[in-house]
Amino acid sequence: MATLSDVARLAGVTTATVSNVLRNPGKVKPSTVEKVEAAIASTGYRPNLMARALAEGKSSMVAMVLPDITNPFYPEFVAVAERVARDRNYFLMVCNTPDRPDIGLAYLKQITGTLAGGVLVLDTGILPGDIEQISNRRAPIVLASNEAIHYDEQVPHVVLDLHRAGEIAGQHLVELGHREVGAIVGCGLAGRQIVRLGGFESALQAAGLSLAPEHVRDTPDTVEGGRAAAESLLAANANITAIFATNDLMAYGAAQVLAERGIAVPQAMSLIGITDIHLARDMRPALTTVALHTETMATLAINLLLDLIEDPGHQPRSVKVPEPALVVRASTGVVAAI
Amino acid sequence: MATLSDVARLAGVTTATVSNVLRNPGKVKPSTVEKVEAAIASTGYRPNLMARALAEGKSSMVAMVLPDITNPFYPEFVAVAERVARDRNYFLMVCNTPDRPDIGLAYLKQITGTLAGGVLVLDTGILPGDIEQISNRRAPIVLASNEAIHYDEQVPHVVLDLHRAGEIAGQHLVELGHREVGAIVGCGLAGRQIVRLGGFESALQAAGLSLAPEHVRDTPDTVEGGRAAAESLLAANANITAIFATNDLMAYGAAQVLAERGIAVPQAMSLIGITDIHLARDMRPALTTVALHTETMATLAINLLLDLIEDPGHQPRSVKVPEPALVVRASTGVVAAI
DNA sequence: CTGAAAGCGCTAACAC
DNA sequence: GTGTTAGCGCTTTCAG
Repeated sequence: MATLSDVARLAGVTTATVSNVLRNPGKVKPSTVEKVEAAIASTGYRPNLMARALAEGKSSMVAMVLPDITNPFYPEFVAVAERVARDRNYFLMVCNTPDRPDIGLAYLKQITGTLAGGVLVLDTGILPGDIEQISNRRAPIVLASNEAIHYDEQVPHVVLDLHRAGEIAGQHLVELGHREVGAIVGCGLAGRQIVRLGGFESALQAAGLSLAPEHVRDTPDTVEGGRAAAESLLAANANITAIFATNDLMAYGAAQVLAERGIAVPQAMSLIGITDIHLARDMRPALTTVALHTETMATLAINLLLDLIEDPGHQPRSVKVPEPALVVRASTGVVAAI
Repeated sequence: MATLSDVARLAGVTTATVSNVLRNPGKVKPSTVEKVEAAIASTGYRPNLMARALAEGKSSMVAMVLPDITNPFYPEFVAVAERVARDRNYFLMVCNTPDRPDIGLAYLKQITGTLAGGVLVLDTGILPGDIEQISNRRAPIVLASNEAIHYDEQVPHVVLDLHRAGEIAGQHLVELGHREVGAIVGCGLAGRQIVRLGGFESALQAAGLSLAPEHVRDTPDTVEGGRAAAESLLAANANITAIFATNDLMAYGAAQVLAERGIAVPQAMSLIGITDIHLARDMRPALTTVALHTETMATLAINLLLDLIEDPGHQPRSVKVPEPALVVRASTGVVAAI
């Protein structure tokens, strides 16, 4: 592949000049610009981004590490993050860390500041302690959506009120008159989605209700997990009138079980999730859920990361996602008259 | 961040020695290995992968460009490609090229050989002509799943018999006794999924049937697209007994329309897709489909790319995915007696 | 306005 | 075994 000096030689100038026409046009006389551009065209020259990054001391690439790209939440996040990053002239590389936090950590150690100028870490079960050790001024790490972890203000992160999300779901069911409800709690790499459940329970308690332990199921954060949990819930509790899942994917699995058993949604059973992935809108009956504002979150997160890259002293070091919002669709209804 | 020479200074050796303990252990005396390792540990040194790539003349990163990460086929592909790449000590960066082939091409031009040692291109509507111009010996490009394009043997690619996939779907419906069927044809970046449709039609023809133009709908390759097409099909053709969609995502959309209208699947209407994404297995009724062997395809594709990177002369330059296979689930059945 | 020269962090001969 | 040296391809002062 043609290099800068190939181009320079062909144009009869030095590499410094070629570099200038590429990066500081205007500093070079139009006539030589022409010559250089001709040389570039004829050689098919493309700058070596690694060499540039080395010389400049900064990379045009940012990375994102996430636990499971087949969980639709992440692709939706990635799609917008990529667009925002591209608008700001960065490449986005996404790293999937199937199941194991140690892989995520290994990735992080290898690429932070060496391949990527910054990294956005989602839900990978990596602890702030490890993060701080790896991060450094010019290669920041931003954490997002990692609910089980308590951040201090040092580590840059995106604040998302997952407790409130659970609470909103709970309030909605309470308002519809539900008294006996089941809960499906996801357990992924990020740990048990306990904060969401906590919010949900607090809404019930505020209404003088409570969530019995036998109405709760822990399960993997997948469609299959949701299905298994719903089956177990149904088998053990004949009297529940609503099911809350800590995310939409599991709610989707639960919906299938209900459909298979001929349990009408929402007439005989209400169903509510959290997140508002595309699938929630697409499924039938469409899923009532609590929107986490994925697009906004992704935009804020990636912008924070890029701000931090471009200005290590950037303040504030954390950013807040708007409060979760109830999206009422077809899967919830008033509890049937007894 | 600590550099090689920081470590060397601290250990009282030169950078060459440090480099050796990192890459050619055994060439260095155990006692100095210890000193160096102590220095590495105390500085928290991590090699700069860009500098290494520059010096070695090759990158440990490969890229994958794809048109729509929110289409679940791609995440499923990515997940396995990433794992295989990691096993071979490469990082995988994925680039999403939302809708526009020009973005895909721009990505490709920028990263091929400069950030990524090789690129896997899926369905992005980029033409082999452009590819050849960009590719070069040390940074190969592998094309996969780009059905509308005719490859010559020069450009490395993955061969997938999409015509056969359509044919298998058609044969299945024919065998079940369907005579009047509708077809939903996806139109994404890769162009109209015409090859699949062609296979489907040839199966009908072999049975003495034909697919009337008014039974065919072109639509975007999404859930929403599938839904719109199904509605249109149903509105215009009261007598069809089966619907074929050129991929599962659209079949999923069609299934929702059928459910909403109370059209029983498969009793009143059979439904078949192509690909076998997870959703096909997860939806209810579970979708009969023609498996494209995504995992195998991804494995073959990424391995071909890495082989080509490690040996530019590697033969063969293309690789064949096993024939598509019918997966019978719950969405197809014998045509109802009249 | 353009050239010369140093250096980003690392690897890889090749000496010693 | 370990050090010396020369680059990888680019950017960036600083002279001219």
